[in-house]
Amino acid sequence: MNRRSGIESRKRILDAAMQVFSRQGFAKANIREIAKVAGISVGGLYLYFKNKEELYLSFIKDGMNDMMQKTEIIVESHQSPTRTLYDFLKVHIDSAIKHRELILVHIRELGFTFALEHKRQYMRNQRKLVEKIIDKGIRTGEFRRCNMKETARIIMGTVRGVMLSMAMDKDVIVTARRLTELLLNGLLRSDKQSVEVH
Amino acid sequence: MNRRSGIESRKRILDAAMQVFSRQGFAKANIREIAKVAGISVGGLYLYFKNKEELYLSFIKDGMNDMMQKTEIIVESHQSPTRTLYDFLKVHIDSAIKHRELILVHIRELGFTFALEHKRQYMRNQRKLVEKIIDKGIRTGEFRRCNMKETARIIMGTVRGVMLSMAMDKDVIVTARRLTELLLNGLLRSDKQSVEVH
Amino acid sequence: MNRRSGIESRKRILDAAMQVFSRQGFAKANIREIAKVAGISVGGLYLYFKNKEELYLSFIKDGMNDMMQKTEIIVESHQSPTRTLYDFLKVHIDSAIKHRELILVHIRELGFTFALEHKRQYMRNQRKLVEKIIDKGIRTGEFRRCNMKETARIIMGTVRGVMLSMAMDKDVIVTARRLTELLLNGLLRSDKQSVEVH
Amino acid sequence: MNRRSGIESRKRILDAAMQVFSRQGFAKANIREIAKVAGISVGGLYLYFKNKEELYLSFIKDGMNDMMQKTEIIVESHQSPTRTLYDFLKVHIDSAIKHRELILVHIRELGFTFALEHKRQYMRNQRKLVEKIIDKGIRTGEFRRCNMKETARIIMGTVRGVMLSMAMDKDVIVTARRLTELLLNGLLRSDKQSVEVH
DNA sequence: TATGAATGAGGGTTCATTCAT
DNA sequence: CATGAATGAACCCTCATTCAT
Repeated sequence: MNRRSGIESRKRILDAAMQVFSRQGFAKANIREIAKVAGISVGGLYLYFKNKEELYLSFIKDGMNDMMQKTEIIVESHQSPTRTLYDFLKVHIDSAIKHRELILVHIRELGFTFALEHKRQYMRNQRKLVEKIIDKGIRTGEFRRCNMKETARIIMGTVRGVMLSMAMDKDVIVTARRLTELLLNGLLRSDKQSVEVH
Repeated sequence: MNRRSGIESRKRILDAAMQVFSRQGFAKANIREIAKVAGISVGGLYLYFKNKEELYLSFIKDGMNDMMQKTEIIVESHQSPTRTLYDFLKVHIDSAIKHRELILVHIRELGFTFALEHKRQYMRNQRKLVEKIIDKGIRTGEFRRCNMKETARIIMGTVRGVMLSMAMDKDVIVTARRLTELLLNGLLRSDKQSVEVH
Repeated sequence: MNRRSGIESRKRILDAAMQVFSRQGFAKANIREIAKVAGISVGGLYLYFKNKEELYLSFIKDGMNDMMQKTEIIVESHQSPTRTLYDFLKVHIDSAIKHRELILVHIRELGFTFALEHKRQYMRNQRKLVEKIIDKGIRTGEFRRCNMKETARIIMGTVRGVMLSMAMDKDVIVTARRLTELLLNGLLRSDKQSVEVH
Repeated sequence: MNRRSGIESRKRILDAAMQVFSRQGFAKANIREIAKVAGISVGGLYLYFKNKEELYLSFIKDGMNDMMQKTEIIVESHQSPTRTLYDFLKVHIDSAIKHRELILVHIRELGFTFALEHKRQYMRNQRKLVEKIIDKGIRTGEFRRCNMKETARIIMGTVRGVMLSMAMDKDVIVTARRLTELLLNGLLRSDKQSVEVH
């Protein structure tokens, strides 16, 4: 009954969807419930999103685009590789805290066929950003030489795993600082380093 | 009416379940399909598992127990902390390659209420094993001092994230060696290390 | 998508339910059939009743409440005990003729766990009404002295049994008049009465 | 495994069936459970009864035949009509106490298509016996004149209703004596009798 | 724009019955 | 005679989607 602008309704639906999807996962999430949480009728919801999939994709993409933008700005900024890495990690950690629910949805619906390629593309792009950071670090002499591609993969894996742990368990908090320090310094005492595993 | 031993039928069902659950997730997975893949009738499946949840839990728990056993043996072996860490990481990496599907299910259904506590317990236990490794490393003087708890969390996050990346995308392969090296040596050149992030 | 008012749909479903439940009993009755008879879809039915049990209870309770109301009015009216008894019996006989199906359901599902207490309560209340009638009859001197409680039980048993016979077999018709006469006068010739069974 | 005579197995199954059918009704009763209670395998049960219906009918018929025999003997005995009526009622009351469960099954499955005709026939036969009693009573001058057919119906209704009440609620006990007295003497004081309802 | 009653395919689960052993 | 694993139709119920209002 309440007349609202289309934009506002859309936003309310997306918010509701995030809430419900993250609590229940895609398959168990219920359009009726999303509509109720959004304070709109079922039919009304379908005016804004043509189906459940589209609704799901909408905010998944929103989240990924937002993150892409933020991280690109960081990597393109002209700061030391060390600092850039820290900022890169921090933006992820912060997002894990702020958007716990979104993270959970992302991960729960990994195999979601129609979003899978989107997500892989996103991961590939993020990895490339990390490679850029490492590349610069090596070129400026700050970082040791290493297999850039694989290292970037490991770092992205770490980011994803840490975000996941934090999203899963509210009590788990990892600071960007500590994460950066581990990735920069490693576990070994410096006088013992460069020992290769045999 | 195909006669098979009970044990064999059970195993076939578990295999089928893993396949289907990992492809579709718990909610979307379909008992009829699992039965068909297992080459058994729907009713036959219910002879071995009293419902979908139990079927799901059966192999989730199996996987976790198996991993717990393997990792405990590694940590209890009397090897250098460095070597122990490598072995610990390797057993996870290997499992990610060998049991891609299982990993996917594990992670996709993180929020699964009735298995949640089991999974948290499992993660806690694994983290404790990592703490043990770090503790020993610090005491033997091989590792630098650090916040054991948080470092263990980060390492477990890394493990989880890397496994996830590998499970999601067949082309992503991270070697245990490279992973260990990064965690031990860090990114920085040794003469630049111990720089704290400010 | 046939548009009907909610009230009408509800009523149609209740009618259909009565028909099907009385023909098949609760357990064998089939929701799909009820829906079809009601001229509504299965899902539509569940818009009005949250499950089979609730649907069943709905009209069972309706019927009992209706009868309670009618009989209470009769017993509270200030008529002679003889007349009151007649009216009380008549309302039951009439209902057995008018609502054969309902009676059948009532009686067939006697042991129905979740309605059992309701039904017992109903029977207890009806019995109390009969006791009231007898009590008044004895006090006014119209009725002979007797064990009120047990006599009330027998009368209620008679009512139930007669209703049941009529519901089961259309050809069986018992008039309220004859029933009352038997209960008032007994079988014996009056000059032979008060013979106790030894 | 236990070798038993076929007769004994049959009996055990019938006993188990009575137990389970009376607790659950025909539709909800479970062949597996009946077999378990009988201490026989599912397949074994099917050696004795070709299906669920036949098993159900078997003991229903047994019960009815038994009752027919007993009541016929009573009616054919050369006792006073009053005494015969008392004996007739008593055998029913006793059976209601002894075979509560059987009574419940009888009634719950009233509409059971393939047993319905059997049951009607049984009721008709019982009614005829009552008519015989009344007829003799009138001829000997003990009973007042009345519509024999309808009175017999009412009496059978009473019997059924009282049995039903007792089967439903263990605490309800009606004695054959009181029941007979009411049916013989009625409620009215003898000096007020033969008042017709107008 | 907005509503919410209605649809119906499809899901998890049960269970009478069969039959190889 | 006896077993019990296996079958598969049929059950209750859910929910994404539609559409008359």
